[in-house]
Amino acid sequence: MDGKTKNKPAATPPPDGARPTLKTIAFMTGLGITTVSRALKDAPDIGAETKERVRLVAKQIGYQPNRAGVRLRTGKTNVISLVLTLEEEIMGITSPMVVGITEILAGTQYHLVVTPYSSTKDPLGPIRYILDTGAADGVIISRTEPHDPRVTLMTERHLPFATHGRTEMGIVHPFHDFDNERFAYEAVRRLTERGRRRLVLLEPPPNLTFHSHMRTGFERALKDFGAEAVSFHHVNIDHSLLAIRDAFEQLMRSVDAPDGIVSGSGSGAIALIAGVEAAGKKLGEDVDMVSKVPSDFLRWLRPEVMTMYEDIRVAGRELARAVIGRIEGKPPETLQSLSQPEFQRPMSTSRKS
Amino acid sequence: MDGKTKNKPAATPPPDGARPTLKTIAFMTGLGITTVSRALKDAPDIGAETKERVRLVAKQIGYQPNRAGVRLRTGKTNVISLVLTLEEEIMGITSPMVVGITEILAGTQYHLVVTPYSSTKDPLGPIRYILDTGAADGVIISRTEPHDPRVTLMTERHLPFATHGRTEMGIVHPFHDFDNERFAYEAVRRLTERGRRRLVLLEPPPNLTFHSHMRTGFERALKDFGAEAVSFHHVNIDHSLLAIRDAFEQLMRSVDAPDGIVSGSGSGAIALIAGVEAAGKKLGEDVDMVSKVPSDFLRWLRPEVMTMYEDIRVAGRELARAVIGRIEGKPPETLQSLSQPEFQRPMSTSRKS
DNA sequence: CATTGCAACTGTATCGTTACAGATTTTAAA
DNA sequence: TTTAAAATCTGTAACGATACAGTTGCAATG
Repeated sequence: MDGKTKNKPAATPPPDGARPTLKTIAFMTGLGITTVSRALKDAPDIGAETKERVRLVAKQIGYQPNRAGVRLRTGKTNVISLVLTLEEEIMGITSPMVVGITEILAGTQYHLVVTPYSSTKDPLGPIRYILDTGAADGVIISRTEPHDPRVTLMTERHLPFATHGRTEMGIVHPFHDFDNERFAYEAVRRLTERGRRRLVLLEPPPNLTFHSHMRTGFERALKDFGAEAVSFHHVNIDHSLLAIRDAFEQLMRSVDAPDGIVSGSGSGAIALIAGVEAAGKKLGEDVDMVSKVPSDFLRWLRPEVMTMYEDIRVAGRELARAVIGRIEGKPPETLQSLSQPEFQRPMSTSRKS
Repeated sequence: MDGKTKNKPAATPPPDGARPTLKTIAFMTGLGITTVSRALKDAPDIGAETKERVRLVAKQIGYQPNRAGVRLRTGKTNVISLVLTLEEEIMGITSPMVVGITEILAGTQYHLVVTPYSSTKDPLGPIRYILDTGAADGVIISRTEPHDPRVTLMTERHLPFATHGRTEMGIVHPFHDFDNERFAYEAVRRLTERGRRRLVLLEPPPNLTFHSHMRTGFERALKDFGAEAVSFHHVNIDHSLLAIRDAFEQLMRSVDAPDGIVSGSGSGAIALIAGVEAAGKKLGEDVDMVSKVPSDFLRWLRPEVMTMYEDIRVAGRELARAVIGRIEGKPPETLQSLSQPEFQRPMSTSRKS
């Protein structure tokens, strides 16, 4: 019993250059591991001074809880999963979305994990995986459908989530959406203001919720502003640019040729422009166009197109805030947001000298 | 001693609807937990038939190892971290990169975590975080510099990584790069073939490695093909499109106006085009242009620009393969790849009816 | 003085996995 | 038959954190 008295079996000296753990702090403060844990959580049964001391030491040595330990014990992963189609829009909606999300997560303990799936196969796949393995505390999905089985499943299983786009199932859940109805409505307004009367809409694929939003806005505006629709349903913004161009060229060559275009996507707009030109018509003269865009490109390269900017980065931020809010137990109806389209001023040509 | 004989204290009946663990399999097979663990790892001290049996059961009940358990015990995270600047190129290089990486990771146990940082601040920040917390098994970085402190640090600390772009420090490490020297060289060739002689280069920022690659190729080609450089160093592809346009408009108005342009980035090209037009000149007549592009847009909207496609998605795949290779201990010199630029055929105008 | 109540702190068990050091059985060698 | 050597299998401890059920000391109560 020389030096081997062990009053406190709890705390062994810290290994050395290793990463600090609760044990390290316990050793340094002379407290028990449990006490340290509770102190850092600001538990009510720990003395104020003790808490202060623990916090100080923790900060000094740069303690950061081991994620694996927490996750194993509590099931909390501190992970938000962004579920994406591998085939997501060419004109990367993904980039700014990821940036927006990480901007918000940077201030939290959450990490962003990107979980892809092949949309042609099973959209429920990644959701099931997350549910089965407890891979994330919250999920963000896009390409939302009116009756989206992913939403049903996550709701049933109480997995917090937020959707980019709305649903129509009577389930109240967090979402962020762009007001596509308003976009289409305002787009038609602009076109009719320019005297255009025969309008065409390049719409989203019919399975996505915002398809009907956009159509509704379009049709309401046609009525309100006295214009007529030119049918163009056989292609949508999910089709290849080539398919869109060819279809549109054909339309522009026909007797039914429209004089105004509303494009539901920036990349679609590019194909439409090519179609117009392939048919020998001229944008801004024979036909005007309004497009929703996720970036500035069209504005730079085709200033004659009227654009409305959809800020995907903001969407990413809103969605991140929404999932986290849901994880923290906030009621879903307080975690819904709709962003309003804003017309961009046409690119000004330089005016120097 | 009625029914309470406990020969095998190891395996308790599985909880119920809970996720299967090694314990579940142990119970079902009547084996010890250790045996099951080793059987699934194909350890040499487990009987062939036993292994088969365990594997069968595991598959049947859909066993998937608990990541937190593995991580806590072994330190293996099964995470690849993609370290990105929040300010990453507007024309999202990020999207296709993420897609490419996930394509490869989908066939593995690895998850992709996106770790952002503010490039204006500390680029080492995220690397330190990963090292300190053991947040990932491997890292992918971009915006590589000739003397990149991140590469030094990760090499010293034996953290597997791959870089998008090369370094010049004598450290052999995995990388994927686009052959920017060749790009610039071939670009100049095309321009001189069209009789252009006064060429300008919109270059990458000088701190990035591919800046010198591109310059080298540019200058070598000038000599080989007998053309001359028009100086344009005060802006680069990291500057805002507005800054580039204004600077270039000024150049185009001056007596030094070039007749050929090599653009190191697709978005830069857009600003250059605007500059040309703002100066009242015409692309394809007064001046020709070759640009590196990450997508089809320019080709669609400005077919008069000659483009070379840099496939970022492929880069993502290569980088993912490279980090994993490194994690598996493959020698770094076998994990380096360079992709060659290929001229794209100009967009064909439709030819129907 | 015994009892109770409260504040402050702590040990044990556990999450799922694997490293390690046995234990048991079978086979082969002597 | 005895013993050594394989071949298989297994329990314990540990990774770091937290839930839970205490323990301790002290002041207030009766």
